[in-house]
Amino acid sequence: MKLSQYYIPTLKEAPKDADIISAKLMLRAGLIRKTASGIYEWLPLGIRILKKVENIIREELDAAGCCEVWLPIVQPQELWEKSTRWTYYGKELLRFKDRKGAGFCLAPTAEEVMTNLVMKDVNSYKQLPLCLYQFGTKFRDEIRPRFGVMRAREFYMKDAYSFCADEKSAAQWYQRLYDAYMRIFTRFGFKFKPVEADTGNIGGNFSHEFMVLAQTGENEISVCPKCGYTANTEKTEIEAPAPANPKPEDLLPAQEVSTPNAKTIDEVASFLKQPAEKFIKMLVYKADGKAVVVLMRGNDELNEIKLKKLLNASELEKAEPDFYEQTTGSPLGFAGPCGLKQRNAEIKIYADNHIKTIVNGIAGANKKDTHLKNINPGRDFAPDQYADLKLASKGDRCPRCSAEFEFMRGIEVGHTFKLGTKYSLSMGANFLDENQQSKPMIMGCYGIGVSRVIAAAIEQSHDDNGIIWPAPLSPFDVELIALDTQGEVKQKADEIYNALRAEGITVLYDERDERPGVKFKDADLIGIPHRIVIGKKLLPEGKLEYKARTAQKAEFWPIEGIERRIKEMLGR
RNA sequence: CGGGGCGUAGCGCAGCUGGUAGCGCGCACGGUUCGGGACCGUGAGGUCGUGGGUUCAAAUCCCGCCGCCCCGACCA
Repeated sequence: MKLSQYYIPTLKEAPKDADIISAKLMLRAGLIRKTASGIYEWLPLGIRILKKVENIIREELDAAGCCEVWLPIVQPQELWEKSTRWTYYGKELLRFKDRKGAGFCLAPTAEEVMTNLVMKDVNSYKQLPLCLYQFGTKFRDEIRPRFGVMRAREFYMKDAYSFCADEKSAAQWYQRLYDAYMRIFTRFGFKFKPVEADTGNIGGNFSHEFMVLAQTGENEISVCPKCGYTANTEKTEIEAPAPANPKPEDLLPAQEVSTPNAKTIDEVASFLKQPAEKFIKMLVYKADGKAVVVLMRGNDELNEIKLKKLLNASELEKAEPDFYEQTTGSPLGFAGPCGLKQRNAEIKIYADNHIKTIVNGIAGANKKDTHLKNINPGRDFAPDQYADLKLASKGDRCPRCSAEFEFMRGIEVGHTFKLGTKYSLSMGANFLDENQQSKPMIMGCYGIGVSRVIAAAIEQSHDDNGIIWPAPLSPFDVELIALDTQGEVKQKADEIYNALRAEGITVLYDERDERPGVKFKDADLIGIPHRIVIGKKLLPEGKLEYKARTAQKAEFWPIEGIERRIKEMLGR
């Protein structure tokens, strides 16, 4: 491709709303432009990379036995009501009406439509298993889009769905897609880790996220260095700590202390000069409309996902001040577990396992400006249930082998789910087995954020001058720069351009009437891994300059046979 | 949705103690240059986000709205 005829508007400066390095570089290198918050235009160079990513995914999925389809992005309300997600998906689902007043949404994912498609044509176990996938635009009306295409509202995704007749086959297909994902992300040249994850809005009972390791990742990952258990920190299980087990004579009598205007743990802790881990923090939640009280150690954070799971609640939200005061009978900031059951017999109290480590702790006294000290679990209050409710953090240990967790950050580029029969039951996707029994199909679903893959690749591979594409994702194999726009240099460069292309090598040929510096800067910014320069310094010797994007210095290569040498280097 | 910040040329920004707009980059033309974002000259390009108010006069002061960004809440 001749650069003078191509559309790659590069920028010297990134727009100020670009918030992370990949977004800045994608804008500057002319891959994308921003249309609106979380919505982007993709330019020719961006599309080329998108296609590279798409093709690698397609090759691996086809090899794994999946079939490509193409589903609508505008989806009828009716189908979403069948699966009940019209009610439960929330505000991220962009809904609208057509001219006749019929309800539709923009697809944030496609379980409903895909299940509906398959159930129309599949009636027999003989037609299963089946795994269909598509590439397509998804829309999720995110509260706060950010990080360029990383968390966009409109994005490009590959989504695959497996349909099986029994658990064994479903597990095999899950593994098959998992393996395909491992190959795909390896081919992208990523440093990544599959981690156990929460199933969120999609549902189901088991899932893995594929995380590209990067400082700027939105997700925290917990890794057990000993047994290899790896999970998204928001779902990481942790070992219960040893309970304190104090002698009876160590337990001091409970005592009220005045703590004027000190509401938060930090305020009370510094007022009483006591460490935060001696405090019993009381949180009030509304689980499907019912009040629930959670006790956490003062310095620990509640993992709401764990709570939601423990309660088997479909909706969980933190109580508003009014509801909090009504439930606890205490002013905001001074509620504590002591006597709570006497005041509100209905209320269920859940406590994190770490509460058991507290001896002579401090809790709210349910009176304004007052706390209680020397509070002990068992003696002064009794939770209905102890459980693992803490968000994993430094110092926590692996539940499998007791080793201390390590933490790192990652970008979620893929997610696999074992859905079970969640959608087949609600939508009625049944088949007849060999015993004439009607059974629900067992499903799995598997996503890869194609546009996010590109941002992740850049986060993982760039330098001060620009992007450094992993070869498999590079928009072109080679960048060729002619330093003159006419004469021998230009003529030779044209010849090399044609020779390379004749060998099936894709070339971005910079023959613009620009100064050398401009071409070099743009080449570094765009980040094609191999660069060839033809100039009048080396031409008389029959040589050209070769430089790998990652190399410090250039090499001088003979022009003769350059196309074969490049081809060899590319491993073709 | 809560807290904070910002909307002035394609991009980055100045002007904001009121007097109808400027800088750098980019763009066009001419010339000199030509191996790491050249230089000189000449130009084109702006209803100063938007609606209202105050005033002889508003980019500038006041109010509403919209948009964008950050922190939080939320989230595949």
